[in-house]
Amino acid sequence: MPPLVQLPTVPRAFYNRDPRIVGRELLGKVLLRREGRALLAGRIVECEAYLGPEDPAAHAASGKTARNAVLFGPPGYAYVYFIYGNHWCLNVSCLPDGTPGGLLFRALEPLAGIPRMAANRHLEPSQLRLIASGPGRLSEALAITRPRDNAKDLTSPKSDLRIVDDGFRPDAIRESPRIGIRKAMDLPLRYTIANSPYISAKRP
DNA sequence: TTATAGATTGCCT
DNA sequence: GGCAATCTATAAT
Repeated sequence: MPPLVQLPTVPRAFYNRDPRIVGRELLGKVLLRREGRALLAGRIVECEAYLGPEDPAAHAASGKTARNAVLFGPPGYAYVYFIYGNHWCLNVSCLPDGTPGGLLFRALEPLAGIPRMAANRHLEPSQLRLIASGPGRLSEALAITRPRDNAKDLTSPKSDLRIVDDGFRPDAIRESPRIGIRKAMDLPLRYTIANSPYISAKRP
């Protein structure tokens, strides 16, 4: 297996599709972060699709604003927002320019840079499943913020935040209702790798 | 201009 | 299981 940094970056065309397709196929891919000379990485084990006007739970549902503009732009870009006065959440835009949609990254299986990620989370490196099992935790582990990362191109091999494919394919994928929303709670748009111990704790 | 809900987390009982 | 923390976007006055 070549080093993580030499793996192929997932191309823009991958994201130029319905988030419900992209979400399923994103499971197992590797999110890479360069922090100075350090390399941080984790395998995507949980994500959620957010659609357009037909999805009342989506930020894009109420129209384009300065905050959510990335969701309306071309596919493959980072949409980062702040929630509950405490946490940053990372999404990737999907569908062509002008059509809103995206995926929320909810949990990673830590792969590389574990001591650094644990330090970012004020944890011991042994507390593996607390490092990135939740959207706020994931962002804190990778030091993701809106000022630093919003609108960043996740498909550029030179980007300090990107997604690569190491060939791993999950044995089984689970679809379930999305977490933490008050609207459209019945839609099964949450995707997890079945039996992964690294998904966020609420509900299997 | 003020109010409130929110794609969460961690600490309390 | 309950709830405070703490900021922002948007809705309501």
